[in-house]
Amino acid sequence: MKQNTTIFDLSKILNLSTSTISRALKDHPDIAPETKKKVKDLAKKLEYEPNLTAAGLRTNNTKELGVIVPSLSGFFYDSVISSIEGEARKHGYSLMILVSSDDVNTEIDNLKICKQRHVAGVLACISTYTKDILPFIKLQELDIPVIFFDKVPNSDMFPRVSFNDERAASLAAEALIKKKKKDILSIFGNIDLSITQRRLTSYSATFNNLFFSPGLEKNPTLLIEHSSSVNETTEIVYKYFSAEQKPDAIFCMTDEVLIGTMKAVQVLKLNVPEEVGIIAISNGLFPKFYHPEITFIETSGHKLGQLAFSRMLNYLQGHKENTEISTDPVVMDGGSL
Amino acid sequence: MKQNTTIFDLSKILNLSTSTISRALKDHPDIAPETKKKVKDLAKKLEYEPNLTAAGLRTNNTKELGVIVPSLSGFFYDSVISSIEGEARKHGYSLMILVSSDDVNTEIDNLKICKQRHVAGVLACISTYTKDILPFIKLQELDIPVIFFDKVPNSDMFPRVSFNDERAASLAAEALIKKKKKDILSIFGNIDLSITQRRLTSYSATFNNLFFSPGLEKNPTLLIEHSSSVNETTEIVYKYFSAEQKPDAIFCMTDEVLIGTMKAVQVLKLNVPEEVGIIAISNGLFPKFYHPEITFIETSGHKLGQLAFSRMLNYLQGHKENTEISTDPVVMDGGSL
DNA sequence: TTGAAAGCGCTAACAC
DNA sequence: GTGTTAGCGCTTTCAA
Repeated sequence: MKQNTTIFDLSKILNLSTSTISRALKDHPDIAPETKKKVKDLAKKLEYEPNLTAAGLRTNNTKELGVIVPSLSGFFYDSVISSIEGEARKHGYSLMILVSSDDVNTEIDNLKICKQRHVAGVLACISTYTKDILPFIKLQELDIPVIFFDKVPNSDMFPRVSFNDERAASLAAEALIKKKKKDILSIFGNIDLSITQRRLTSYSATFNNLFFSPGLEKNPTLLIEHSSSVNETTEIVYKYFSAEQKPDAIFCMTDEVLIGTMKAVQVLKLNVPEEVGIIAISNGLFPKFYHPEITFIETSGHKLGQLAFSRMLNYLQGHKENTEISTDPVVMDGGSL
Repeated sequence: MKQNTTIFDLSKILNLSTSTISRALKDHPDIAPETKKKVKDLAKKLEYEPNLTAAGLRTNNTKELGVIVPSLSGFFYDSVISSIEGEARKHGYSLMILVSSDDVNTEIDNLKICKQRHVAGVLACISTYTKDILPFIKLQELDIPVIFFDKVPNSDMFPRVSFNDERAASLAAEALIKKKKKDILSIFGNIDLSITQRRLTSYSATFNNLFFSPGLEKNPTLLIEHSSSVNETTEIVYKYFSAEQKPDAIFCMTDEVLIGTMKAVQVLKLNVPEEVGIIAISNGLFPKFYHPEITFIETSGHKLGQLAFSRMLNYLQGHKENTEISTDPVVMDGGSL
């Protein structure tokens, strides 16, 4: 086995001290230009690469970020991570990915791993069941900053980056009203999740506020349902479309709901948007897989990731601001409404 | 800022040497049971966690694996990584994720990062354009084992884990023949990719071999097409179904092709499987999103990840075998053929 | 402009 | 069964 070249190897060959080598490689102003050149040339020749483990131990800066997500599969976190990775790379940070499987204990284990590895910071999306954020606070106390993204706890001790769920739901409601939809099957996710509650509240409120608009002849009827799986959603749609009075639009709170809805739409051979209008809140991947493409309110994982990393960078540079910032969603017209 | 507890802190409090502490925490047989208990209790009380950076430097075992993928988004690598992460976690390894963006230079950068961080091993899926594997060989020479998965180079210097593409394509062909399909629109991916060539060759060969089977009255006609995007696929399907003689089955070489196909199927309002049978090679997520669910040949990212990690573990334990192992695909019946 | 020396936290060979 | 000591590769203070 070939040995890794170290700073010590370079120092011996050039008859210089290790400190000079170290400084030369880092373009320290004290070092003579010729020395720098000599050192760098040899380093390149011997394919020297710094040992970041050693540097990390010495400087207590591992240049590594822990990223904790409830899951990887599922067309959302992959896009967030992808975006964080790209930004992190530009700034010399690497990403350690830790999956919590939406489990509180695994989440705590993951924080332990972050502590053991002395990561420079943690970007975390909490599990559905996380109530106690003390483990995160403890990490913060050890000078490991934590930035929350997507699912964030209700605490002003951390920077948080999330979607403006209220605005997303409200935009969907406005779009439905504008299209004069009258019987709107509105399928939300699990009612126990705070995201569902926020979206539902805002969605309903928007309809209520616009009920009395002079332009509307008849008030829309909202048929509110909740679904926790693709197949459950399909069944719900079947039920409403076997009734006398069929809905003229369907609102899908998530991608999962959208998929279940479209499965039913295909079986029932409904014409979109003529017979039924469809609108969803989505990361944007799935809406492109149907024809016509689905009109959706974009909650972009890519943007969220960028924002999360930029806040991390600010924090690491001493600019600590424990606020929650929400990205504003945009309506993407696909022709399905 | 609170300080991290170290082995030194524990040693001072208990009036023991750091080596005793270290050994006690590791359940070294030399240490007296009472001592162990004392040490462990205090460690727990002070929330001691070992500094893996320091340990890694000392032992030259970082317990961290580099995972290099061409991309994260796209319903495949997420499942592989998810599976590797789960296995790695069980064995005390963490994952550093490096995205190559299917770019050769970024891939080389990623290998450099792996070297700098002294990862214990690298699991890599090469980019579409990777021809030169010298950078991987150099890493291997530094005693950092490399395991290739999915897209693997043609070299017997490394352990490789891949899908049995020939078998997958052959299984699809057999299924089509068994259903007595006569005009089969067969949509493959980019012909420049070796995966396409392997699948196409095997697919065609299977038909040729079975052409002369006594049970077949009429030889099937294969309409071979290539597509590089969802929309291109949709156009191809439109074209064939606007002709006089319409295909009675469609074979989709990838998930992307399947999505494009199903978009067209929806617009044309084709009855599946009555008017047209569908079969795909897929990771298994998308087939579930249609009704009827799509019959597919499963090339499971989950299985691939498990196998890749287990080979890494073997390698790290000294069991070095530079063979290519292919996972055998399975037919998953969805009712679409 | 360069060098000497200490030390980050841990492990392990060797000594007792 | 426990302690002493050296050292992994790097950075950084202090001295020259």
